[in-house]
Amino acid sequence: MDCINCSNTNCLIKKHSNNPELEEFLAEKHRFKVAKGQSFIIEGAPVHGLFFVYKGKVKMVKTGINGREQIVRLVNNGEVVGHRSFGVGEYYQIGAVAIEDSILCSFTKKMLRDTLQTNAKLTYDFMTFYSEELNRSETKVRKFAQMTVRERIIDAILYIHRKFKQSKGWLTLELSRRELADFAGTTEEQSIRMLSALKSEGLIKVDGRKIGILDLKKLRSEISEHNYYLDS
DNA sequence: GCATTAATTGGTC
DNA sequence: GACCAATTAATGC
Repeated sequence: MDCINCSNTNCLIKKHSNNPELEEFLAEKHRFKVAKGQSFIIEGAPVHGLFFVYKGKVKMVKTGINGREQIVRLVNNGEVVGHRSFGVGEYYQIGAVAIEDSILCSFTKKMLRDTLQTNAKLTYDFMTFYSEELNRSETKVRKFAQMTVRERIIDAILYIHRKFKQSKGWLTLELSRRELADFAGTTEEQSIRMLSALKSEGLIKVDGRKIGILDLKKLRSEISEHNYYLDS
C-alpha cells in the first residue's frame, strides 16, 4: 500500500517516496480497481486528478471523426496516466481504458498542484518526463506520415515487445485485431492480413490473440531505415 | 444454449 | 488501402 514498498521502481512517485516532505501528499493517495474493458478516464469529462498504474495494462484512446478510435499510448505498471490533461484545460482530451483487470493509484488535482509548487525535485522529474513524452510524440508523427501499413504493424509489434517483453516466446500484452489496428493506425482487416502474412513468412507466430516473435532481426531490419524502433 | 462480439475472407472502389 | 458484406469462431451472460 505504501509507495515506499511499491515494486514499481520506475514510478515517479515511488522514486520520491522517501522524501519526508511528501508525507502528507502520499497519505492522500487513493487506490482502486478497474475491470478489463472499463474506461476510467472519459474524453470530455472534467479533469479530476492524476493516475498511476499500480498493476495492469491500460490503453489511452482518442476518438476519431467516424467513431474510429486511435490508441495513442499503451501503458504498463508504474506509468502515469492522465498527465497530458493536467494543468491545462478543464476536460480530458483523451480517454483511458483498462486492457486487463488493473489496480490504479490516484492523486487529486489539488494535492498534486500544491505539492509540485513546493517540491522542486519532484517537479523537475515531472518536467523531464513531459519532455520525453513530447519527444516520443513528435517521432510518432513522422512515423505515421512515412511508414507503410506493414511497417507500422511491425513497429507496433516491436514496440510491444520492447515495452511489455515476451514470456515463454509470447508477447505478454494481448490485443485484439482491432486494437492492434487502432494502435498502428490502420483497419482491422489490414492488421489481420498483415499478421497472417508475417506468420507465413516465418517472422512471427500467432495463436489467437497471442503473438510471438520468431525473427527479431528481420523485423527490425525492415523498419531500420526509419530508425524509429530506438524510441520507446 | 443463445446472443453478442471477434476473426476471417472476398470483393469493390 | 479503406470500406462493406458474408461466414465462421469465440465468448459472454
